[in-house]
Amino acid sequence: MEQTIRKNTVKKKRLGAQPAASTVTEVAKRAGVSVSTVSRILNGTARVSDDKRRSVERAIEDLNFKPNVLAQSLKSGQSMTIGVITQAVESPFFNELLKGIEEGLQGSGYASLMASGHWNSQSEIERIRLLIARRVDGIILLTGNLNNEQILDLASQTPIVAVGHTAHSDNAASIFIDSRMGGYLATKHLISLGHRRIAHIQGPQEQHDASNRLHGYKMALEEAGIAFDEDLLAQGDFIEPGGLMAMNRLLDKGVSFSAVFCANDQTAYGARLALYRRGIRVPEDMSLIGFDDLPMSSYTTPPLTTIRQPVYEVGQTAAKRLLRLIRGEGAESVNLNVELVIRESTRRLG
Amino acid sequence: MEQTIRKNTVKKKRLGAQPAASTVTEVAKRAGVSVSTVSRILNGTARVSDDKRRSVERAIEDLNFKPNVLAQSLKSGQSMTIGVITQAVESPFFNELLKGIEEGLQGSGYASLMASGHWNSQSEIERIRLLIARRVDGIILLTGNLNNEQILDLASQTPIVAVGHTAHSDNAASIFIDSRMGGYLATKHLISLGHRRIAHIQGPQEQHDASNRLHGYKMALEEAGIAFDEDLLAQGDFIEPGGLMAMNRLLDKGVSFSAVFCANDQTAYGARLALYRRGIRVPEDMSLIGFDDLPMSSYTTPPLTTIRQPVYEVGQTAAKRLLRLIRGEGAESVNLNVELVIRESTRRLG
DNA sequence: AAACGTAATGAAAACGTTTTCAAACACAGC
DNA sequence: GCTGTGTTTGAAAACGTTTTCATTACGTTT
Repeated sequence: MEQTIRKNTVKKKRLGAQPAASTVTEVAKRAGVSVSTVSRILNGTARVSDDKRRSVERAIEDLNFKPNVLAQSLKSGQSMTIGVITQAVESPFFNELLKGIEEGLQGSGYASLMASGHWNSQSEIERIRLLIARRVDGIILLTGNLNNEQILDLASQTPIVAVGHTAHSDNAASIFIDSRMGGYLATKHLISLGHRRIAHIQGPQEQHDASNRLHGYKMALEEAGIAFDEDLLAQGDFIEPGGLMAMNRLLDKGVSFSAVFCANDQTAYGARLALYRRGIRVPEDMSLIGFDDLPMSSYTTPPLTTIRQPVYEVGQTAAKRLLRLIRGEGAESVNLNVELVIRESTRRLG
Repeated sequence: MEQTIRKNTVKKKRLGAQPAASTVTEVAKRAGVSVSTVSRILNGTARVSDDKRRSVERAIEDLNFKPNVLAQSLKSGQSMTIGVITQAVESPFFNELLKGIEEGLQGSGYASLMASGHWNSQSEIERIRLLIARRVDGIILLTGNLNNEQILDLASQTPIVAVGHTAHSDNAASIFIDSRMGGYLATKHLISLGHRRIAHIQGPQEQHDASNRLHGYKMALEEAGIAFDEDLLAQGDFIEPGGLMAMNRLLDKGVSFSAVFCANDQTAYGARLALYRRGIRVPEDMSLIGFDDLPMSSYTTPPLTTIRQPVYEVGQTAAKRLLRLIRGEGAESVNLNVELVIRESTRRLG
């Protein structure tokens, strides 16, 4: 894999190349004023005579002085940094959230420190502790396996906005998305198209979102008077390979069904491939519906019918609320609705 | 969209909930020793008698003391943070890189600050300056539109590892991927399958990767004695919508062709949809090849033949090299090779 | 001319660490 | 009992800011 290698000369003194960063003291000296005066000019925190201002400004220019944020943070107790706990950096779902957060933080002066929890509550807590140790001013928690008690406990140390949770206190706000309703809507859509034998590929059982979607699926069946059939349930893992294998298992079982509700879009992509491999056409022979409305779902063949979560907006909202929490303005928790988007992977039976 | 809202009581004193973080001074006081002793125990930097050690450890336990990283950073001049400049958080390509970086940073004690350049050299420089102002210990630059001179200039202020560039100095290393070779391999593959009329949907012209891939395409054509035909070139934008529209334009032109080399996988996804819409089958009627080998490309219908870049490994390598650069150990620049992965979207003509 | 208010400025303390330096102490050897 | 050696320890300085407090200078009022 390696083609060409150019080797650097090893440097002994690592700071050799960098021009030593200048300090407020040097600026003061060069301008012939006290450090207090420099600071006042920097922050506009008091008036200072025009001639001093000018000479200080020149000194700043000359030395290319930039205040040391670390020192400012130490003094002020604010790091101007927030922590973000994601579960899987490589997942399109989380990235859409991150994009929203970035946008929500725009122009606030805050930067974000990223860490992955990998769907593991132990590792989540560990990462959060790490972020707190770094003195982040607040944390955005993107789903995960923590329970409300744990979240509120952590929130006693730093403000938290938790996406996909319902924890709520003075120092914690949540943004909850109604997965159960989503599962219900997805299944109901299939039923309304005349399907009666509807399979479900579920997500990891320990995740709330997964069990809520399953619950919604059952609700819709029950409402339509269709008995829940254990044989039509297959276990997925929220990513493509699981969807592929689950669909294969379903097909191999020999039970008949005409539609599948997949716990998320990535699962549906996997299931789609399994069908393609067997020459089962979508939507002619089998209807397929996902959950999330990832950007890619508009571009699958055929484009995927799915349940849309306002992912981007959620990220944005989370960031905004965290800023409010940090400013001590309190924040509301909010439940967001989910919406059916009909594309071309579902079709009337018959 | 908003369903339920619970409002927080507005807090006046924002720190109300947090137990005031304890300091090394308090620990010292409680343990009846000096702060120096506490520090020594914390860092194992000198021996201290067993009884003092025990009482200090108890005090730390009692007060739940965690050293303030900000203060440590100020003292040491190391923020234990690196900056990462990505171009688009929401892109699967960049996320694969980020995943690699996260993995490469594992256990190093470094955390990463994220910022997006949005393919805009001005905004890239601005973000980098911001990161430098925050005293990051180094920066990983993921592609982008900066030229080598600009990169080397920035590298005089902080160590930089630049992915997709060739800048190299004592304080900068690059990881370069041979896009031209990739374009060549992709086109050659199509030629070897008997295709002669091969279209290309190119990426944004100002990006090196895009023009290199185009260059490789032309090289392969020339080698095979096929004249380059301007009519078979269409402009894309590295994302799906551009691929869709470009393919439509190509088709509408009425020129005939049997294969398309797309500048990246996302472009291929878009092109695929355009073909689907017109009932043109892949690969029976049209061969399609992409570039990147995104995770999704194994799951499209049909799975996409593409040029694989070792994206994840690149991220990992970038992180590792940056750590070396930071430690002043120097670092090598490296060119990585690219590889053809044949799936089911290309087929022998005839 | 004395008294006073106001505006501009600087010295010093503070944020929470780490590290240098010197002092205190213990113990052995003479 | 004195010197020397080595180990533990604490005081204080330093990192680069911001902010409090006191001082100076100046113009105004009586």
